[in-house]
Amino acid sequence: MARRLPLAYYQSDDVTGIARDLLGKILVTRFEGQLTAGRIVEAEAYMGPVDRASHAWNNRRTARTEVMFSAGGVAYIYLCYGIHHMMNVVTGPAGQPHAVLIRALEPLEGLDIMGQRRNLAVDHPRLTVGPGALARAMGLHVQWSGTSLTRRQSPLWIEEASSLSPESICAGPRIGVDYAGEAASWPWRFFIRDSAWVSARRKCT
DNA sequence: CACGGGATCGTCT
DNA sequence: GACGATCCCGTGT
Repeated sequence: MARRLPLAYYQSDDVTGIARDLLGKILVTRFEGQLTAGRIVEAEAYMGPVDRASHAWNNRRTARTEVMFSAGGVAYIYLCYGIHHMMNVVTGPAGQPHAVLIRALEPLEGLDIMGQRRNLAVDHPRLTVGPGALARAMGLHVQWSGTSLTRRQSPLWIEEASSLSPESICAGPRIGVDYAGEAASWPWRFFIRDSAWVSARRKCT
């Protein structure tokens, strides 16, 4: 098993840099002894205070978004459309509510478990594609919002992996944030150009 | 492949 | 009481 990303990794100010750098890293969960893992192939940065697409826009604090204001290195998981659980990585120092939404994985381990959770065949091409889909496949649920990604006993974490070449990474506008005005066009969605496991528009911009 | 609609509920107005 | 950082299935081309 590879080394876990250290706490300092998450506490950088540079949320777009982290979103880009998380590509290729391995997201792992072990809930009730069931190990599942996938390679991050698509992620979006949400820059808290200045980003109208962010739940923490203008430093808005609510019970739900409070974990976004924690120091980086914890999960922010929320329920979307009453159905889908969205997995985010909180980044930055305490008080700075930046986060990275994990949008797609390439499944690596525990595919049988993922298939059961998704009620799909193990070799389904969309087993872990899309934020709601991957959260379900990995067993992620709002009950785990606020959980550390770095504590030794944590059931979810991210493992180190070699960096990708800049040419293999694409950037473009984020998905589903049309309500966010000017922020909707900011190119803060990052994905691996050649991955078959990317969720939406594949064109590089 | 593109589009449209239904599912479903916590959160904030 | 309205509305999502979505998904899946159906229809039509």
